[in-house]
Amino acid sequence: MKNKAAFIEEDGCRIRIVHLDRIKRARRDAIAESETERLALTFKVLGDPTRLKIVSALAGGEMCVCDLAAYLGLSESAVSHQLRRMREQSIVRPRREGQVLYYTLEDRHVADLLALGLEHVRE
Amino acid sequence: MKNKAAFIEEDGCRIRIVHLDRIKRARRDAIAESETERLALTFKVLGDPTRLKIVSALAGGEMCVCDLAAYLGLSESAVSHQLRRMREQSIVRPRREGQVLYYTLEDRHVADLLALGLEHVRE
DNA sequence: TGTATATTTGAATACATGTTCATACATGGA
DNA sequence: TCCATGTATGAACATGTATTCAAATATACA
Repeated sequence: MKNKAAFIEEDGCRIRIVHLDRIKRARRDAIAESETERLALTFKVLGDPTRLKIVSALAGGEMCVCDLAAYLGLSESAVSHQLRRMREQSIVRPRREGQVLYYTLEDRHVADLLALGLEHVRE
Repeated sequence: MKNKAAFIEEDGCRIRIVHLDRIKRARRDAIAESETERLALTFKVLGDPTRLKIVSALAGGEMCVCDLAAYLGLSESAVSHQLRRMREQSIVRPRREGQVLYYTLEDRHVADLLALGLEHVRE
């Protein structure tokens, strides 16, 4: 069977299709748009060396903002901005003790993602 | 034991430290810089809804560029640009058959990362 | 209260990224 | 060899992101 291009009409536009069955399957198995968006935000937050270092550091136990700033060699403000983004995507969670905020990884998935990603890049 | 700030000298700069032990541990367990960079690039590539849709679609089997373009409702050029970035991070791999390039996921880690990420956002 | 410390926030800047358009490359068939 | 098709690439523009600085909270302690 040759790969001959077929065509379908959609939204009033003519679209070239090679494998209609595969497109239908992809549509059937598609992840919900809202989940895709949140998933992308999650990966985007992990897609930065500084934030990965934070995740890796917190995988060893909770640390406060100024610990992280000293470890990373960044200003506390810069670290705080990164932590906010990570909080927004439920990557980290703060715990207050007096004036100090200790951060930990939000759940085990985060450390798992780091480990799995490392396996990938080490191949 | 109180959280009293200590100080260390580093690179000629005075840095405030709260938990020196935690910083030392983080340094000891740190991931190599080059691996951190590559890991960040991997997550960055996954941190886009369009590319996640491509990963999700390819998890169901190989598809050609024009299949993906039709499925996503994007130009083949746009899809090709995304596929190049995904190739560069070993997320997908092309297989040529005549004029047609079929793309598949590079390895099982990619689908695993997608599944694990989904678990995270669904909590 | 008032002051010091730890952290957050907002605004501004420089830099990175996504999409589009036009063009180039590669393959297959006439 | 010429043309058509499928895909890739480069440049340009618009948008998004990271960092810095200055200022604002929030807590502890005198």
